[in-house]
Amino acid sequence: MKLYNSLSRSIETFEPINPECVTLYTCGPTVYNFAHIGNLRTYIHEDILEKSLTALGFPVKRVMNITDVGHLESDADDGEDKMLKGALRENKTVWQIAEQYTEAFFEDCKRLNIQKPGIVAKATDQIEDYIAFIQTLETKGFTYFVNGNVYFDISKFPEYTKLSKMNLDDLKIAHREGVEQDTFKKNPQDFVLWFTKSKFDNQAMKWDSPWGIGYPGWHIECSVIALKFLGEQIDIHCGGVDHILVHHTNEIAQTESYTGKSWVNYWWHAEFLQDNTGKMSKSKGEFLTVSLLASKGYNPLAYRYYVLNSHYRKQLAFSYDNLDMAVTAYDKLKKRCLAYKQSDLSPLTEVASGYQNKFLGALADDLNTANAITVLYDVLKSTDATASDKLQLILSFDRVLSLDLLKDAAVVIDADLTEQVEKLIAQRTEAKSGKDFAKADALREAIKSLGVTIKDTPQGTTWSHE
RNA sequence: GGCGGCAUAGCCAAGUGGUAAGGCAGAGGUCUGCAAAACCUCUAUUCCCCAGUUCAAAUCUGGGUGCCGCCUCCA
Repeated sequence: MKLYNSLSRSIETFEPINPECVTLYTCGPTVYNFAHIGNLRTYIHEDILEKSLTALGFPVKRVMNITDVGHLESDADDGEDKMLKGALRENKTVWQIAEQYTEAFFEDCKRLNIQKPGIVAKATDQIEDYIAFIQTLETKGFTYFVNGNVYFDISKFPEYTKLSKMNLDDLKIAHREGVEQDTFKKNPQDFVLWFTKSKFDNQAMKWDSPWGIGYPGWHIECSVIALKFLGEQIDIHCGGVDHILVHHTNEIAQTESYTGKSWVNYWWHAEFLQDNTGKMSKSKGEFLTVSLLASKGYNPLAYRYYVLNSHYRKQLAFSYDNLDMAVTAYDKLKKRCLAYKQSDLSPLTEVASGYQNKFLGALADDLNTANAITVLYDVLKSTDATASDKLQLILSFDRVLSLDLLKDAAVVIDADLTEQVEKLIAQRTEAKSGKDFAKADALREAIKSLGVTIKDTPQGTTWSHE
């Protein structure tokens, strides 16, 4: 298995700490709104990572956090707490908002066939652990307290830039519009571990702590949850590319200061989905959710197919034209797979294991899903693989791809429609035998308007509902 | 200003030293009253531009150009 490691900026052979149990930490969503399909792109690829590891013989223990505690800033808001903002918008409590959107997130995942991580941990369930963690850092001398907040002092951690490889002097401070510089910090990159004094007095979630009533800083949750469930050293940590410079950099600083050990062996980062305005976000352009796509008649799995046709480390452009192409390709692919559904099973031939190895090889090559899909096309086109081989290979490939390649569309057709269609087909057949083709064509149009496609075969006319 | 990424056919997209995968769209064919579906065949002398290294470059090096992302909590 080869994986790109952001830490070394190169592709490395994956060597787990314990091959019997690969530890995988994946940054989860902030649950103040629906996830858009750009967010979900990362989760689709993380799902592929987990399933590929499993397919390659590395059992995985995976943890994901749910950020359900106050986060300042957003794509384009003006510095309000995101959770609170969501709550005010919908006239609910922050707790209700968190619960509602956590549920929505996993519902979206389900529709995209993204497997739920073995361990899902809510940020607000670990408050005691954060406090203990910060106290240890405090004892070890990595923190300072000023103006009501506990800060991490990055000058105490010399390897601070080892992931981002940035020169701190060159960073622009408060570069983004609406961000103010915190003048209490010793170093511009110091970050808060515990807030008791926020610039927002209406922060809704608060807990008691040795430093006063307040709430945890953001980076703390991933460090603590990873430590708690996966131990002091882990194999892979995933997230979006945007997290390299700040979030993951800070996680490393606090975690390694806490344990005194090197923490993550492989840093894995997914690139962004772009729309015509640039990076997809919740605040500009169309807010594209799985539900929105579904309401327009798009199968969520066609989007998954679209995503898997490109590489996780490359930006991907979204457009409806591209999605339409993916839909056509996906439907055709699925139809070709379904043709083998009823095949009798017999032991795999040697040819089949060749395809199997090629498929796994593509995934082992830094998750080259586009090439993995190409192997599937090769299988379907193959003249030397048997129908039994093909069926088994499709089943096997789909355990990783998760495109429901052999699942029939569950179309509910009511009896009235059936009767109506059968009647029209009978009339058309009669018209055809009477060589009244004009009438036959008119009848076909009528049938089409019911959302039904017909097909003339030597055995008669068959039909299917869209 | 700093850092990182990307540029391959009409479109999407693999390929990172050995002579351009795959998909969508398009063309032709088999089949068909016509369609649809299915299957078969075809569709980039060339990989943003210019130099260089090499027997050999889309792939390596240097220099341009263009696009995108990040720089205090967005996947």
